[in-house]
Amino acid sequence: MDKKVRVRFAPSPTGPLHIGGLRTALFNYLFAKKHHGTFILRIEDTDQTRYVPGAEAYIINALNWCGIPFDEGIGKDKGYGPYRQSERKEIYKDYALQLVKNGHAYYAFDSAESLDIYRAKEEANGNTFIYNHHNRLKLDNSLSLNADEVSTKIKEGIPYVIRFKTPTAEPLELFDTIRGNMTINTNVLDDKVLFKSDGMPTYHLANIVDDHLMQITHVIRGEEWLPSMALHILLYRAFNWQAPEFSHLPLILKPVGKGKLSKRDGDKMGFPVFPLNWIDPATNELSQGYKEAGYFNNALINMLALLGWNAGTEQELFSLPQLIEAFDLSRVSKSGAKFDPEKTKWFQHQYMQQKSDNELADLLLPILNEKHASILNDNGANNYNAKQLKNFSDKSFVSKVIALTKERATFVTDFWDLTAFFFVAPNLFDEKAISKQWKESSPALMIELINCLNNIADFSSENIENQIKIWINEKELGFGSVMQPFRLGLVGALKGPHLFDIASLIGKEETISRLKFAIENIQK
RNA sequence: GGUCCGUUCGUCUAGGGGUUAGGACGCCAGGUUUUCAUCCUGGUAACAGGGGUUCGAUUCCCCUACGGACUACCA
Repeated sequence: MDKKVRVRFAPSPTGPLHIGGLRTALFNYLFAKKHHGTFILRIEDTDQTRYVPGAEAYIINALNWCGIPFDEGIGKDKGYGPYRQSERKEIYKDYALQLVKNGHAYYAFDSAESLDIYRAKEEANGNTFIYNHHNRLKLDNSLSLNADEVSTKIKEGIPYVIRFKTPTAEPLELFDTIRGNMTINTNVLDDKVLFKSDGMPTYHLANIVDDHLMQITHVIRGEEWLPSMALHILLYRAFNWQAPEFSHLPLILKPVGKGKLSKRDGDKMGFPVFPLNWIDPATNELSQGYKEAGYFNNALINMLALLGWNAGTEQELFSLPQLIEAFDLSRVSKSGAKFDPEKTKWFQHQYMQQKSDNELADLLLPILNEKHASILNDNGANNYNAKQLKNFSDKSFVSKVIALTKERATFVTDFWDLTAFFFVAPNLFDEKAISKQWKESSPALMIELINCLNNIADFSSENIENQIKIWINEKELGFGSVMQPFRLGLVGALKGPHLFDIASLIGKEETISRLKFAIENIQK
């Protein structure tokens, strides 16, 4: 690659960025970084009627949270700005007029209403209405009118658009990095509007002009743009500009059923489709984001990278630098991929395991604080004895708890259910567990256990285990008949990590106190 | 309807003229464990159909079916 790589992500600020758009941004980012190029964010806001306040800020925040910030764009002007098309409005008309002048475009005065009527008429006959070579001379434009009529109409202020004059009957060769060569006959293309009567360019014009002016070398975008590629190539040719290389990414589809992934699928199946929370300014409706649902940004990115791309190896876990290193557009798949929320959770679980106990403790401490406060405010209305709250803000204790339970957690918010008994003694005991494991003999056995525990000086997990086992062997007791009621007494249910680890961590005094409470309070 | 793109286990995918068609998620079973989970091991399961080309096709070509996108003075 001789030219310095410059790619752009060019969303329209019509709402929150969803994971399809995010993946397009990611692939642009990866490609840019791989080739030591520049990743540009350009906002395509030429349609004022669809502008949604907050959407632009959302897009920027989302890219930042994901760890794929743009190098150049709004607030990072590197000499190619402005980066909002609405602020580049003045640029486009000259280019449109240039095309009119050299015969590649023409003025059209047909009103939207009159075109609707033509369209309806043709469709009623089973035909498709196309504004192009076969009928453009019969319509109201500068090709069918003489020069005087045209200038009069313009002087009178009659609204007009500028349309592209598609070449007739030419087999056009198109090349896409992902799909290879395609041929299209220009006769099936229509004379697209390039410049709207409101003084704004359409996507097609603005996109080509800006990509050229911003010296974009590679266009990486969604497959929905594939049908427009012919027009775009034709436009580059009409301007006598060199076209960038095109790559059209496959779409992300619904997990079940047919069609493109939409916000509704997420609502229905209970998974986010947006990276961050979004509150619709019109309805005040909240859509949950991956961040707020508890996903780590690198888990989301890793999952997205492997949706439609793979390294050709069996590796599935990639850090961002590894993704950059391995990324290759030629390994992007051609077909759409159904989104799999379960696989996303699996990635999250993997990244949870990679986090250190200390990092996780920092994330868990605020949640523990909240739990602490809510238990205090809610005394008696829950399973916990508010008088026995311990270690809620002791980071080193919390880290140890996490070390024992991390492997079973997917989200940081899973930890409370997994670990509550480390911080507070059980007040109630699981009914099923009682009926199954709390035998007639259990209270007496637990009293003996307490005596045994009392004699253990070194309360390390290993030593407790050794001592208890010796005692059990001497007395010829069943291991389960001791351990199950023991667990029930400490945890309140038959769950949790290695029991001696729990006992050691909460300490001798607490362990014994919980057993005493269980003996007094468990009734069959 | 028209145009274009696509089609390997339920899902994401590897592979690519001769393979026991590989991996991952999910699911199922076994193992480990004092419990629940995790974990480990194993299992289930795919080349859309029909024609060619070829000694040989899942792989190349054509057709059909199915899926998708586009078909606005939206992007």
